[in-house]
Amino acid sequence: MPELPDVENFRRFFDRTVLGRKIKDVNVSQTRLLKGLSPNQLKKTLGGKKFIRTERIGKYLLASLGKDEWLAFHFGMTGSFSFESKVDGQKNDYERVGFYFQDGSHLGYLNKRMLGQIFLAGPPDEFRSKKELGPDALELDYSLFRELLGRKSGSIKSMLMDQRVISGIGNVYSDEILFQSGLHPNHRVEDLDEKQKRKLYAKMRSVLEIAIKKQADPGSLPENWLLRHRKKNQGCPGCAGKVHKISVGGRSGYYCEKCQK
DNA sequence: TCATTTGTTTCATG
DNA sequence: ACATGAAACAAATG
Repeated sequence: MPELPDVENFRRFFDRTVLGRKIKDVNVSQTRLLKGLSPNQLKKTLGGKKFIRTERIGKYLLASLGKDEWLAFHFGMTGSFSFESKVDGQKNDYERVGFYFQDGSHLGYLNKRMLGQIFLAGPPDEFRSKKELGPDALELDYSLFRELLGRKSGSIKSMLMDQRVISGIGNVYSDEILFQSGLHPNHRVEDLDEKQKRKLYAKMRSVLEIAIKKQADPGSLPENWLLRHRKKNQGCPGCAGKVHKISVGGRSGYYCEKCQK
């Protein structure tokens, strides 16, 4: 499920595969994913241009076409990219939008469940304010983090997942961050003391950074992470307790009743 | 058939 | 008015 670490890896993948290649054609097989413009408008806008550089804001990937034109990608829960240096044979069944380059290479935007979005956007700063996104989870420093927490109330898990407060964290990684911080998902933000806030911030950083390094591949993540045991009644990797499941903000959260208070 | 999965949006409640 | 919480929505799976 593409959260910050996944999207950061998509960004790096995009950088090393398609940057600088001239776009020849765009094939949209699922108009639904295109927001605010038609397939023809997209083709017209991109044709003959190149993606110059990328930026990531939270779970969004922005690719610059030069000037103030950017193409924005959101991956929903099943989105990803594929790339082939030359088009041969059949394409992936779940390719919803295909970008074809002059040199014969091809980038596929895949999305099994079609909950993603592709649309044109302005520069990153404008984009951020339009979408009302909070600072990226890896961009903010501790003093800002503390300030943001100070303005909030309610369950800590909901707050971590609120993209208007901090952008980039979703259901899975919020569980992991809370597990490593020893905090119960329903722990109230207003009840956190200074020490807990510091730990939470440190764990937020380290969990996301390590996950990025491991290509956000669950199988490559440390065995002692909750993520590897994120299932009801599994044994907790930190103690003899069991993993519990609860609903927080409409999402299924997993936690260890013993380790997390 | 329907509960479950996700992030985001929308509506209701406090 | 505001913020928090709950429900709805998209699509597909088992």
